[in-house]
Amino acid sequence: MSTRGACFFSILLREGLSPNHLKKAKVMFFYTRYPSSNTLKMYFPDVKFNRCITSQLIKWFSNFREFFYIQMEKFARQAINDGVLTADDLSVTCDSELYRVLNMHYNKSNDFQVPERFLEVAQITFREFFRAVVSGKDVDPSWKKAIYKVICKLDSEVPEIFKSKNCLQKLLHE
DNA sequence: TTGGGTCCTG
DNA sequence: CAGGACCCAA
Repeated sequence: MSTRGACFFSILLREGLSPNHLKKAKVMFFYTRYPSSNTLKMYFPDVKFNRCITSQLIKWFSNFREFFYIQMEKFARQAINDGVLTADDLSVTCDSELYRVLNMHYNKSNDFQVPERFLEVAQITFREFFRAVVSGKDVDPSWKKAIYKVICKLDSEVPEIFKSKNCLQKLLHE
């Protein structure tokens, strides 16, 4: 059967990604911002992959990143307006408003323990945006590309538990 | 041609 | 978040 046909039947059979898959993907974002399609296949063993599903998952992460970067830029500009002079004065901790916004987005019910590494990545990104804007690099239409290139190297390994089919329940009840 | 990615919309 | 336009590398 053609891929197109597979996508068609996938819809008829009500197969595909569920709200829980979305929740799981969001939590995974705390570890990886740029997961490869192969990684996704490894971590979603209960999903029958086809082009539609794969691209949808890829799209999810693209949307996650978009939100992430938008917040970073917003807070960076705000910090500048607030008079912050150097990126070193910026930090992202559990008490940060920036962190609160991010957690609200990827972990709304707040039932997942966010990994420490995510705070570091968030802080690095935050400072990266701050420096770029302060130095006026944002005049270049593609100024964000440079930042993306840095952040995409900061992905960490997603815990093994995520490969488990019922990982969501396990993760949230720990 | 494809598969990722980004950007902009709704 | 999903869609669609558009870009780029494989």
